[in-house]
Amino acid sequence: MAKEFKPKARLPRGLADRTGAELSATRSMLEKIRAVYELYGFEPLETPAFEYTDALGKFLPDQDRPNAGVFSFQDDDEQWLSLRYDLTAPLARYVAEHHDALPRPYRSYRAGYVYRNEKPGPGRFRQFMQFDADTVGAPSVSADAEICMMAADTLEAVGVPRGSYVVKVNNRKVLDGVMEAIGLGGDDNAGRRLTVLRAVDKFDKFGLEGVALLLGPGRKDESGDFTKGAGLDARQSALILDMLSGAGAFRADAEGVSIEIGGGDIALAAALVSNAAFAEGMAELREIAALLAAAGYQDRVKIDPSVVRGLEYYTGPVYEAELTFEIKDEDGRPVRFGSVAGGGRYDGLVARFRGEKVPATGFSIGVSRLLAALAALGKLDADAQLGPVVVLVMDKEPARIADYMAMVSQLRANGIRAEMYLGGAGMKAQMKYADRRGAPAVIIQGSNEKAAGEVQVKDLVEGARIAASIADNAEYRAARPAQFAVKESELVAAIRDVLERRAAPSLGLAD
RNA sequence: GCAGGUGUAGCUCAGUUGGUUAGAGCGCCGGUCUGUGGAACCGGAGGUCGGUGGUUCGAGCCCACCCACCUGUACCA
Repeated sequence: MAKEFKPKARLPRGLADRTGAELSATRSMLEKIRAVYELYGFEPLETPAFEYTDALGKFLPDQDRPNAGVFSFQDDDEQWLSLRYDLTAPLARYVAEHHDALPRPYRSYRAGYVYRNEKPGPGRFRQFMQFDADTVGAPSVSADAEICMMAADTLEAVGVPRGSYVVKVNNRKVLDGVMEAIGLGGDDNAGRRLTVLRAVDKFDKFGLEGVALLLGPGRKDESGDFTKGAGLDARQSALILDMLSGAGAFRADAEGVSIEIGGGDIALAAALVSNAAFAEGMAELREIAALLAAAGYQDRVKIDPSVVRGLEYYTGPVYEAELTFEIKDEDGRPVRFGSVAGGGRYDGLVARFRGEKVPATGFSIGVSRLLAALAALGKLDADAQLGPVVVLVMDKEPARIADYMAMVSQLRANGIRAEMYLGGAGMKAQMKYADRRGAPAVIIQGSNEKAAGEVQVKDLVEGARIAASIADNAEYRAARPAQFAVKESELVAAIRDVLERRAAPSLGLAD
């Protein structure tokens, strides 16, 4: 006889089940973000969770497993489909498909789960929620500036105080110009450019020394593992490091964006100043900085030359929002969460589908990560939701069950969450059940009470408080703390009294 | 992927130079208390010691391979 197959009850890594308090916190956060986006004039759009793989910008070589990073599978007709890994690529598909019917600029927002086939970690999941807003068809950097302001407003709306976050802005054109100035232009150097950009992106993680190692020979991590560097010489590294530290040839902040020639290598600085991409990028950054300052956002949104963002589809300004306070895990160790929102200009994404160029810019809030960060910080109210009133079953005759159900119906008709105990256990277990459910009260009606036309109402919260001062069990039982009899006709009013004393704890984000 | 670390009950962990039936605390279920969530006392359930193979008279402990998880790092459109 074959052994019975018993599957192990388990969840794939990087995925999570979500329950009561977390769900209501998520709902509350989504609602707050939505309100800000609506206020800015964006309209909702929802797209499905998976798309044709090529529509997402993935190309499938002849292999069973398409590009790592996405979850893919084949349809009946053998076409490849992929779970969306962000909400931007599907938007580009939608805009391209309905281009002529949409108002331009087209301003839309959407929330949903996205999927990445990557190694999970703290604040990193394989299914997580993003909340995007995008402006498609607006070439001017005003659209970028607006997005940055909205990012700041949104973070404050979900409970991140001003000063506890920063929105950083950079421009891919500036980075491109720097690459060309240090001689890394052209297709031949694409690989090294990538390595340099990745090194720059690590600035807030490893600091100036770490980036210097990655630009040069390479860097060893704590475990002794070695990461190969970009192999730049000292002059090349110096220009980039000066740019990052703001100390030398390059200077960029909210008050202005400027270059000081003479701080570093004069020849390189001159090459940089005469570079077209650099000049264009700098001009755009200056304009963004001016717009932000005029609107009073200069302290919340900063120009920061270390921001790189995604390496492929961004073509101009890029932004990234970070929380500036330290987050600790359960063991008290600091956790690096990464950015909680990010975005940028992607003028080429829609053009993939249509010949013509369609300028677009947008950003995405990592709802799951932001929620995890706020939870780790204790900014989420962790109180369990107040449960339903539980009607205990003292007697299992059908007639009495009907009585209990009638009581439940009456409470529900009056807008009070209520249920009859549906298990098979005795009274003690029923009390435990009510306790575990977070019930504010239970209703007890045995034959004695029934005969008297009464019900017993027990206030569980008050009862627990009183019980703490009773040590002897016999006394505890005799006292029946916070329990009282009411006429059947007064049941609803009595329960209302109990609930009023127990104002439901808020479930959203704490102030 | 790479480097390092850790795997014993639901959770946190003990387990002697390899030696009878693998333990504790907490949690869970029940009893004391025949109708009351707490506390106390008493009792109970719960383990293929991550898996497979090997060494040995004998393996939770030693060896090999595999798996999972943790930390760092890489990648992250």
